[in-house]
Amino acid sequence: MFNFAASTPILMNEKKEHIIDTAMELFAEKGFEGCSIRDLATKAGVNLAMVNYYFGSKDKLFEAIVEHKARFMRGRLDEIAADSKLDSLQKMDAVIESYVNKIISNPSFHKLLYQELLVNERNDMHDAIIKIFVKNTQTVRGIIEQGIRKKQFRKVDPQLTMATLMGTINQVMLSKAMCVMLMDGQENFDPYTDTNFKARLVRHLKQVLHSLLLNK
Amino acid sequence: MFNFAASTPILMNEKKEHIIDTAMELFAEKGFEGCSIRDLATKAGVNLAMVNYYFGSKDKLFEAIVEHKARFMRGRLDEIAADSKLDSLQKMDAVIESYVNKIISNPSFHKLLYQELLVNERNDMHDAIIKIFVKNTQTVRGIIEQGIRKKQFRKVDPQLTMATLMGTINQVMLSKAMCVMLMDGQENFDPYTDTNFKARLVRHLKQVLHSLLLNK
DNA sequence: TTGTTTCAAACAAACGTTTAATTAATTCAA
DNA sequence: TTGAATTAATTAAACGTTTGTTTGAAACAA
Repeated sequence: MFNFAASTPILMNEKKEHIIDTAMELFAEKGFEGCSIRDLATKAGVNLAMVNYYFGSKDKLFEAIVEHKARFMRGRLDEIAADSKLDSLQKMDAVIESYVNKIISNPSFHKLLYQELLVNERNDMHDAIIKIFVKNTQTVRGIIEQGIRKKQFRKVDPQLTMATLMGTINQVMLSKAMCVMLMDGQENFDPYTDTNFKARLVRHLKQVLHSLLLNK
Repeated sequence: MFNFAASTPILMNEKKEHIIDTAMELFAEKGFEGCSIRDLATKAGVNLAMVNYYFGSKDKLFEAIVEHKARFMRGRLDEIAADSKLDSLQKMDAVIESYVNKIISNPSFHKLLYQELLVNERNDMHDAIIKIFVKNTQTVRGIIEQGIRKKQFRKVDPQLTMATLMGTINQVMLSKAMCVMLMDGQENFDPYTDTNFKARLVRHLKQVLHSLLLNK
């Protein structure tokens, strides 16, 4: 079982990274099984054999994507939880902004993770991804329980509160087409780049969590 | 483009239904592209050629699943919205219970819909599924806006409030393994049948939406 | 030289689908 | 009710593609 949370840095040439980036977007859009190595090679403008030459197999390419991209997404939540200058509510606000930023700036990677969570092939990968989510949930749970102990927060369900936070973001970010239709369906509206949308999402999440958490 | 919301009743023999049921569970677990017709035929105990004999193709089998299962999931939200005996908050509570029941009692079908939402092959199906979600969102949006007009509810973001409702449920229901780990990770805990878990989810959602919606 | 990268070609396996033959079920005049 | 005629259901085998992967030679770099 591999563990990309503790992976060591890997030197990666431009071509390898280009394949990883192209593969991530293609897998996110069409699904892992729905995209062939030939599709990928064509789209990336490299020879078919290069994928196996660099990564060994299609499965290992998937692992390489997650390993490579996950290193940009670590640590932030722990910093927030450990910051003694912030009270519990400020920490939760920071968590909200951190999450929204992370997901909005890496929509493809995020879709990829959720595809893997939804389907249950490749058990190692499935478990590894679950571990990330569980770890983040426990961090946020710690923040919420601290707030409850200090009587700043009401007694809520910490795990389901985290589910509400992540779930709300996912609901609008996992399908761009649905997001556009939900959000008044204006033409050429791109939720991933529209700054108004991002602000709207953060505002809503803060409203939800403030009203849920705060003692009147 | 097909439209299963207005489909006419179709007689279906036992064997056809058995294939549909088996396929739904297999597709939900392994993904549509991740499950071959041979896998399906073996699991369902029928000859390989029967799938194409009954449904024409693998794609049409997928459509048949959605057509067949969607007819059990219609109408309830509209009934709630139109019920003049309920005030806005009571309607929202009814929506919560209806949603939780629906998803908990059809987890495979629900996973299938979200897989299709996440990946973007088979455009007709993608659009058709989005239409279901959009329609439901508009119904709930109507309830929320009615509550706001009657000053029972605060001014909230109706679409994102719906995203919070659906997203929270999805977050715990889309991956059983993650749900188990989030929810204290007790052995042999099955979120789909555990009545305590269902009650816990409904309680949390009511707490979230009451505190968000109600004017102090 | 030596080792690395690139490529067209080929590989076997798996895929969705079709075929053609066989069996089961239904129809219907006698 | 019977029994031939017709339709429906079932099967093993094969079809042509596409799949992930490997090969071996060529091009490039050190």
